[in-house]
Amino acid sequence: MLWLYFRIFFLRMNKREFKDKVYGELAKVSKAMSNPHRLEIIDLLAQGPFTVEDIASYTGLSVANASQHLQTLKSSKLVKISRNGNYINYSLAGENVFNAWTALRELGLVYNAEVGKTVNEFRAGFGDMDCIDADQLSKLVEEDKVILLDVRPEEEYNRGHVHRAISMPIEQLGAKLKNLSKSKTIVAYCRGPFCVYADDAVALLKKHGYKAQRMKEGFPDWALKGYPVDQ
Amino acid sequence: MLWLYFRIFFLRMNKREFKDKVYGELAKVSKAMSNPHRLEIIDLLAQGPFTVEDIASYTGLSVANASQHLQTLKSSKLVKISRNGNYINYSLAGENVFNAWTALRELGLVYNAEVGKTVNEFRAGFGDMDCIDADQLSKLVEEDKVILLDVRPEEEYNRGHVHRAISMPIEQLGAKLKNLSKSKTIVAYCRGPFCVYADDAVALLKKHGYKAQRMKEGFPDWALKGYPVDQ
DNA sequence: AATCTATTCAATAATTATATTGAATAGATT
DNA sequence: AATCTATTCAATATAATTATTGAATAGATT
Repeated sequence: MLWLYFRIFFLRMNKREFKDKVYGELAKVSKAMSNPHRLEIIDLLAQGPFTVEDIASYTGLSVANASQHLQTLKSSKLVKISRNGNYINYSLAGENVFNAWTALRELGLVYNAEVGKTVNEFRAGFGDMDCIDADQLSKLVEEDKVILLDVRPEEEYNRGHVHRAISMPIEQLGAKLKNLSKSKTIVAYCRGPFCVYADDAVALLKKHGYKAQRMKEGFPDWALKGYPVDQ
Repeated sequence: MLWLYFRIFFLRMNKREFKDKVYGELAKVSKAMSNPHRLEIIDLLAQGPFTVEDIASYTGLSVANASQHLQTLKSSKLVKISRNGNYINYSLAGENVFNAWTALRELGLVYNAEVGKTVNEFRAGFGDMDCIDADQLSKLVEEDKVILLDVRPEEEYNRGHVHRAISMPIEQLGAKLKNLSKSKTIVAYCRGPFCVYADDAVALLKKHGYKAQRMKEGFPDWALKGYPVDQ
């Protein structure tokens, strides 16, 4: 025991100790992300701050369980909190968290056959679901060739949205449908590639005779790529 | 049980099932990375293929244990194998693996105080260790203002190295030192920010009166950034 | 065909992660 | 000051991860 303190205080760190420490700390960060529910929470928080209650309800977790997962994320510095009245708002600790999540997501989509297969199967359940990626869409937006719908809750739209997009929360789309012109293709986007709001929107639009597509990615991906954002 | 099969085969996947599956698969990928030894292995394999034996010896693991970790990485499609005589060579499954590792590394370095602190403390043990990052270095290389030393094993240099760099494996540096001019600053680089070859090189060079720095990142980071590469 | 050897497997014990439950807490609101 | 409530904590049982050991295997080499 004394010897340990001696090493720590008086000897310089040796190479193996250094590597064990560094890779060990990074593994802790990775471990904090290595849970389905926590990944879903990170993906949600990419939209902005949410309360524990909202997070629990969106992810289908009990409040206590959501809270515990949030504690795990917080102690790894992946999320931060701010209080608002009785509520505590959780949000991502910074841009690097979303970057790491995106890198993991792409890794899964490219090398893990299950992920791609699951997404395709799910989309197939909606009939022929046309997707357009952010890069292609950015050109169409520039040329004003599409109507863009942000089908996330209005609060998220207000925090920032794709240039020229209209706020059309999915639960209002049915009622407001008649105001939409059929002259242009409609592109809906939402929180991310695993968010189903845009799928629901496209299905509804197609049912009413519109030409509709969804953006493959979500708003945070669009913003990260540096494409024009309003608000 | 029968009901389960019914759901799987005849009903389309519901939203919760879809999300559970997607985030679950991605969490598996993340879990495969969430171990200190496996992160070190990924970091090593970013240089190219290595045998189980070499990986075990470099990381200080038993062969059986290294093999098990490699199986974990392989079954998550993070690494692939190719046979060479009696040996099996492991290498990264593709560029996205390195991207994800880099994103995690940056995440740790920025938000986890322990990681940065450990690196700084370790470097401090070498005296005043000057670091230069790839972006700054790229300009100096372009203007031919530095002597660049690749202090990794020669085999790795041969697979690809920074434009204009000289191969100078760390264990040969002492003997070949006298051939190096003192007219320019010497910059050493190695496998990555947690590799100590470049630190050893800089320490040795400074001891002999050279002006020396290490590149903060490693060769794979240089290449990923699109800076000039030879071979 | 027999041998050799790098790698993998299987079994084990010890450690760590997880969801659930119900109680505790902190800090607004009244 | 008392009450209220969103959030956290603590305890628990179950499940998953890990390093070690020694045996098994696959596929080169002889």
